[in-house]
Amino acid sequence: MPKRAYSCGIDAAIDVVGGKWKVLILWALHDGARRFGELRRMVPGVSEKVLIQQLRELEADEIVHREVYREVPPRVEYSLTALGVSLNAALEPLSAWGKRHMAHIESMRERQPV
Amino acid sequence: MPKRAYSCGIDAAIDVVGGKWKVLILWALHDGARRFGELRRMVPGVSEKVLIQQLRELEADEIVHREVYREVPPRVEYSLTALGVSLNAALEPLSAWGKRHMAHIESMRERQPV
DNA sequence: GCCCATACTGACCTGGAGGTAGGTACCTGA
DNA sequence: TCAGGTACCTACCTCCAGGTCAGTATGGGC
Repeated sequence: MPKRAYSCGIDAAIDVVGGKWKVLILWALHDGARRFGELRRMVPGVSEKVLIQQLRELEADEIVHREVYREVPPRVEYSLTALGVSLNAALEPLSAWGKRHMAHIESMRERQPV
Repeated sequence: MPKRAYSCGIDAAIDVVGGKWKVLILWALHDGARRFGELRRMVPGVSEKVLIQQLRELEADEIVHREVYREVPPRVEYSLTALGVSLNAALEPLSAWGKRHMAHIESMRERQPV
């Protein structure tokens, strides 16, 4: 999704974090490095392919760091870069808002299954 | 998109604000009520159908308020509710992050057209 | 020799968000 | 009488993010 230009900061941020599972991935990395398998378990519902894909995109955006340990069986650890940490911090108020109004949102969704 | 349950606050928020143009709409409503036509001009690229659709969803989530003036030609004004104002405030840090790193993001996108 | 686990890759397919294009109703003003 | 402006609605279509499933390399354990 290579946009021409961003009309404001927020859609630049969304371009980075807009994947279906990316915020969940960031959240899972909040407290330290995680192995691929751990992430898969921590983000229930992702397929392997998409998890890898989104991790690669986050890596390309320099949000996460990928460390490969040449062992057998292979071990790969993902962690947040400084940029990733700052992004996570910027997401916190939105997360707090969501948590505060979660019940309200869910009740809306039940009434109107769109 | 009626999800069963939200794993954390952030994906509840994303469920509300996840439409392609919703944050831009919120942003456009930041400083007061706007008419439908104004919004269409302020959010370049949206089709009428989708703009209406997303406005209706935001209305159902009680993020925006829709005021109809029975005039001819018709006039309809959209404005943020208290909940909408709080959501907008929660988005501000993310917007600031995006603005701060916009150049970086754009350069990544140019190199890797995915 | 065979299976196990990990962390992938690649081909193929599908659902649904979003885009396109036409139509509606209303009154005004020329 | 007919174009003009506003705020919609509806049917149809496209496209791609994401999902499914199969396959790969490696070495250890039995």
